[in-house]
Amino acid sequence: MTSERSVPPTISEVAEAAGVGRSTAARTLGGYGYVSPELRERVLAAAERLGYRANALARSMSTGVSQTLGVIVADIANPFFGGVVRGISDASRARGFDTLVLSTHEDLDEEIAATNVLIDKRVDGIIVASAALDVASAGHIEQARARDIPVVLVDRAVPGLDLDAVVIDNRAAAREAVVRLLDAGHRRIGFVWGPPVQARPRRRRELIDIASKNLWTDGERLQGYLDALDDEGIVFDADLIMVGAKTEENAQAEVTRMLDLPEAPTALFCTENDAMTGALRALRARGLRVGADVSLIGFDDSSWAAVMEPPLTMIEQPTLALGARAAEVLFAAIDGEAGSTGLHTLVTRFVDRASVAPPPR
Amino acid sequence: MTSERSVPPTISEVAEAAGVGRSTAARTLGGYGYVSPELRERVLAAAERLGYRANALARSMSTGVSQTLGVIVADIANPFFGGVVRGISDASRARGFDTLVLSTHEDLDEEIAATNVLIDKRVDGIIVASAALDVASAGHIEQARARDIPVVLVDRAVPGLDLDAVVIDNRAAAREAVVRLLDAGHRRIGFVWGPPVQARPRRRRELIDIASKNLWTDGERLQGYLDALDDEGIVFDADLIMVGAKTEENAQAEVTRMLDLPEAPTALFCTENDAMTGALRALRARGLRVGADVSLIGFDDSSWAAVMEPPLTMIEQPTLALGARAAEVLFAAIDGEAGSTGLHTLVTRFVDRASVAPPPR
DNA sequence: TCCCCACCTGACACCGGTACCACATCGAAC
DNA sequence: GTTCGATGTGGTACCGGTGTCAGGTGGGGA
Repeated sequence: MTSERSVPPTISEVAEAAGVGRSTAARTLGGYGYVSPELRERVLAAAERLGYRANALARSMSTGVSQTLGVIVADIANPFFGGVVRGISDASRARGFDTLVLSTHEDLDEEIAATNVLIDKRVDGIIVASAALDVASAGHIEQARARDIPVVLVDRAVPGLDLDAVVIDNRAAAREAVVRLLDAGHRRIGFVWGPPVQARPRRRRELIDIASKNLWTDGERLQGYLDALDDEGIVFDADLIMVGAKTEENAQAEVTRMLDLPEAPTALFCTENDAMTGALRALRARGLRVGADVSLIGFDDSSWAAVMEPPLTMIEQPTLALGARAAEVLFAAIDGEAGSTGLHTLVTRFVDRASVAPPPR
Repeated sequence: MTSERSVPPTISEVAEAAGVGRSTAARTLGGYGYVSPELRERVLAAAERLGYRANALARSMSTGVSQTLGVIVADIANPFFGGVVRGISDASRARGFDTLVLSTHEDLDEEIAATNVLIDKRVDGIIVASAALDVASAGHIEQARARDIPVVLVDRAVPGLDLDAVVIDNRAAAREAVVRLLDAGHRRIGFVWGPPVQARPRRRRELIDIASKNLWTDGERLQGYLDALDDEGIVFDADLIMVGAKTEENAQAEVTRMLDLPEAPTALFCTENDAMTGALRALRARGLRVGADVSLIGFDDSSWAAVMEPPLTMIEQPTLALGARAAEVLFAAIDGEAGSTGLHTLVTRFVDRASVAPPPR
């Protein structure tokens, strides 16, 4: 039986209804301190009758702890981040924590604003997939640290920032994918999706420089691509690197451009889902068959990839685990377990399907 | 220049640093009441120097307003809900509100717990895609209402609950899809995904009864399927309705079962993405060609559907708009604009691609 | 010259919890 | 019979804001 009043009852009202002191009611309802069974019973009954629920805001005010984690991602509608957020959310729920999720559209200013919101709401810790490319642009993160709010990075590390980061080994995963293509006999492999630069980098140093100055995951994947090429002593060809906006449309345009090259690529490595679908559109438009004419490997497995014709060979990221692990690391920090900060690397799974074949002769 | 202290400065400290009274500092920083330009300047400077940021918790305590919206969805990792949440989140950010997102795994008990969390955190409003099937199981929602917290439903209405609900017209969309299949000449159309019952309903009444007692969207889509059949005077065949768990595996199993029927379906209507991928797996295993041998229409368009071979004909749901609209309706309620509650129906888009063809003769 | 009022400023109560501590009660021990 | 300690209860300060209101100050009008 609960009250129908619209303004929720407070501890004082419960105490009065039970005929005990405010502290006694507080101890009973708050589950701390001692209360005799008899009074406890009375308080509980009164609370039940009034429909009492503790005001979490007031509790946070006085304890200085909000039992809330803040999460900042680029785009919550992106299934990758959806999985990460779910992993975080499930793990923190298990600890009695809630999550405040903010989506920044991959915009640094929005990320800074989001960080301030989380600081203002006094979250106990922050998990962020940051759009910051280097320490210089990560001032907001250090701001949070300066206020003693533990922060862990997820998906993307920020070079130079001494923080825990839960990531996958993008470089190794990319390298493995490209090695598979090389092993199948491919020598002209396109890299689809990458640093959004307009000018095509002609020299290798230039490219590596760009990679290191861009979004961590993109840079690492490009590095992995170069690593694999190096293994085979293949010289990188700037024409096989996608440039420009990271959109499905541009991926299609860039792949089309590559296919029209005198020496067109016989395989494509797509570093994101939209890159893959863009590439597939380009292939279809040119009447090329996946696998037979052009081999494909992509990042971020999905159930769709398995039902394509042919099924696509993909690198699967452990999105849920990424989030869960980030939460664990954050909780360790919140608990004051001062482990050494650094990279926590989770393994990816190479899902071998049927979109890789030897190049057509 | 900001302070490096770990415990954030309070208004009192700013006031002291500026050599003014607490109230004066509060008025300046809180942006209310009058302060002379001179003192305002001093306060602002002191705040800047100390790195002052208002404690949103304390503010909420005293104003009774948290500037936070609560959102409850079944699974934040599901791209559909990801889109909805993003729509909500963007719309509320524009109003200066933050969103507390809770994911319930489609479990009513978790949903009740989530509602309590939101009540405890004193959110100003709640948007929920409820797993509740009827008013009887929506006690937690009425609980929130009793506490004067506005609630709006999204994606799923709850029959009998007098609340604003922002939805699409599932019944009409499903009907349109099935009509398209009928128009193409199909007479045996499978319904993939639906009420998770074990016993196959033999009689029409029985089926409708089940539909009305199940998840709103599922029931409506089934109704739309029956509507279309009725139009053509086709009698429903229980064998063409999927039963059992709503998983990709079961969808595959059920479609396989249908394909093995003496009179196998020549078309399938899939009401969710996993239903579609399950169906595609079944078709592939039987060596049947999409479009040519079996026509397909699915719910929830994605970029993958467009690059399948052949491209899949799909019903696109306006996920972002669904969320944005839900937020708008909620804000209207928060602002006290007592419009009449009811259904807010958004239009779906029928994306005609190439997975529908006349049945093989 | 005096008074009144408009204009500013700061004291303080309040939001609803937590937690420290004083105090009352009662039985046991010396 | 007094003292001591254990036990149980309630008073109260505090968290960091908001907002009301009393009171001080200075200028203008009578």
